[in-house]
Amino acid sequence: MDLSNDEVDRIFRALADATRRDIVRRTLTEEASISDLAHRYDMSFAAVQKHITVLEGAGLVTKHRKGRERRIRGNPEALRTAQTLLNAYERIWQGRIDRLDAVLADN
Amino acid sequence: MDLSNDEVDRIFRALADATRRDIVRRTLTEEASISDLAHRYDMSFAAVQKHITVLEGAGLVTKHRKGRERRIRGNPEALRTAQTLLNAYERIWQGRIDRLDAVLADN
DNA sequence: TTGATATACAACCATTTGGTTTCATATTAG
DNA sequence: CTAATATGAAACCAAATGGTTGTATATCAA
Repeated sequence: MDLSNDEVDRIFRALADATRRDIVRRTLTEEASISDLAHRYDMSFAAVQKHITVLEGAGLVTKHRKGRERRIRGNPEALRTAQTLLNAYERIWQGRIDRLDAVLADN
Repeated sequence: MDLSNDEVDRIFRALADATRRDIVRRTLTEEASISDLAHRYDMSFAAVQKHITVLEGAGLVTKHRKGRERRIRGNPEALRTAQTLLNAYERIWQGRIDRLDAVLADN
C-alpha cells in the first residue's frame, strides 16, 4: 500500500462532502457521464465537474473517454485504502500495533 | 448508528489532515494534555488547540478536565463510524446493497 | 453542414481553513 | 502571595474550497 500523507489527506478530504460521496456511491455500481451526474444535483454542471476532479485526484473515481462523453467509474481500490487506514487505527486502539508504518510511507 | 451528512462530513474532514490523524493516533493509546501534544508539532499552541477543536467537533477525541489541564482522549467510536460507512460503500460495490439507509439518517 | 450536446477551462467571488499573535483567566507550585 | 503554567479566545491573514458565469472546443445527429 505505502501511502503518503498527502494521498491520505486527499482521500479523506474527497469523502468529506455529501455530493462527492453520492457520486462515488452511484458510480460504484454503474458508470455515468458527467452530464448524467450533473442532472442529479442542484448545482451547475461546472460545480459537479469540479467535484469529480477532486474525486479523481483522490483516486476515488476514474474517467475514460467514450465518444464525446467522459464516463466516470467509482474506484473501490481507493475506498479500500481508506478502510485499511481506519483498520490500522482500530488495531492501535486495541493495542495490537503502535505504529502505522505498515500503511504509511515515510514521506 | 443513524448519521446526518454533516456528521459524516465532519468526521472525514477531521481525518483529512496529518497532524490531526497523528493526534488521534497518539491519544488512542494514551491520553495527553493539550500542551503535551503542542510540544510535538512544529506549530503554535493555538494551532494545535484548533486542531483538537476540529477533532472534538467530529467526535474523534474527547476532552476532560484534570486540574488545570484538559486531557485529550481518542474516541474509537467515531473511528468505527467511519469504518462502518466505508464498509457500506464496499457492500454497494459488491452489489450486496444498493442504498446507505442502514447507516445514514434522512436529514 | 449545421445545430445541439458534452466537456474543458478561466475568471471571479464569498466563505472556510489553518495558521499566526496577543490578551485574559484559571490553577498549581514555592 | 506570587510566579509560572495551561488553557481559552479574539483579531487578523493568506490560501484553499465550493460555488457561479462565460467562453471555447469537440463530437454527434439530422
